[in-house]
Amino acid sequence: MKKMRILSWNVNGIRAIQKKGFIDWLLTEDPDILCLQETKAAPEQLSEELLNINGYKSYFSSSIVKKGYSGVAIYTKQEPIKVEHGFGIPKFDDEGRIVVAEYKEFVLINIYYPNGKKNEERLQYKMDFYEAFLDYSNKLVKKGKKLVICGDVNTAHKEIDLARPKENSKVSGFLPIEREWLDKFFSHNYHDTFRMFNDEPENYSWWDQVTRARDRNVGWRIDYFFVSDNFKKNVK
DNA sequence: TCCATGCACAC
DNA sequence: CAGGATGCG
DNA sequence: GTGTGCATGGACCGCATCCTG
Repeated sequence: MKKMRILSWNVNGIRAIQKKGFIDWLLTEDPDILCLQETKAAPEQLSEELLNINGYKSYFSSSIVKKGYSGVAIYTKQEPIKVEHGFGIPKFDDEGRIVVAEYKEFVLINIYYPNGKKNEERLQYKMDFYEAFLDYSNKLVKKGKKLVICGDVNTAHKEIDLARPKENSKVSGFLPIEREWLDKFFSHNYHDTFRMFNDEPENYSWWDQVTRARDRNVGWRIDYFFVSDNFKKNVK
């Protein structure tokens, strides 16, 4: 299989980053596949330039329950065999959190997992989403598919994965139940690809912008690339 | 996230 | 239609 | 009285949308 480079980015508004030079950035960075989360836009709100970037096919999934909310996208050089927009469960598909692109060599799953901070209901929704996702991915593996899963998981797994573990042990994003679900997920033979190559602390993917936490690297590692066991050997 | 505040406790 | 308020993260 | 630990509350930024005048 030829070498491919896949990137993942929670953009917090694709129209906002377009104004800050996103298209030039993508053409310079030149990945084979780019996965975006929190695009906060429906395709019909997007400009022609954003829909058709030179050399890429694009696929969007957007929320049908709330305008300007959630949303994910894939930009891909190679056209997938098939693209889907959910697990087949309306409750989880309707917020525009899922894009699945099937290629000959693997299935790419780009997900913006729910945030559980708002209230108890949303935390439960997040946990239910996790379970539905695990069901979905396990079924694909059982069918012999090789999975590459990426996105904003909204949970740090271990103490090493955030700067303030003690202070956040009762905050959604580092709750015992959320961390235990990740334990369970990995016990089904999926791998956290970053940790295949790096076991150092202070490697984060998200920082609170309210407190300018990035300046001090007070962050969390909540964005991941996972692979199923049958694809592990392909990860470089 | 960080700071201020209030409260309980130990020494 | 600019600007403030709100929802969400 | 002073130190430490824990709990609570408020300000804080950015994007997109909605409301108001």
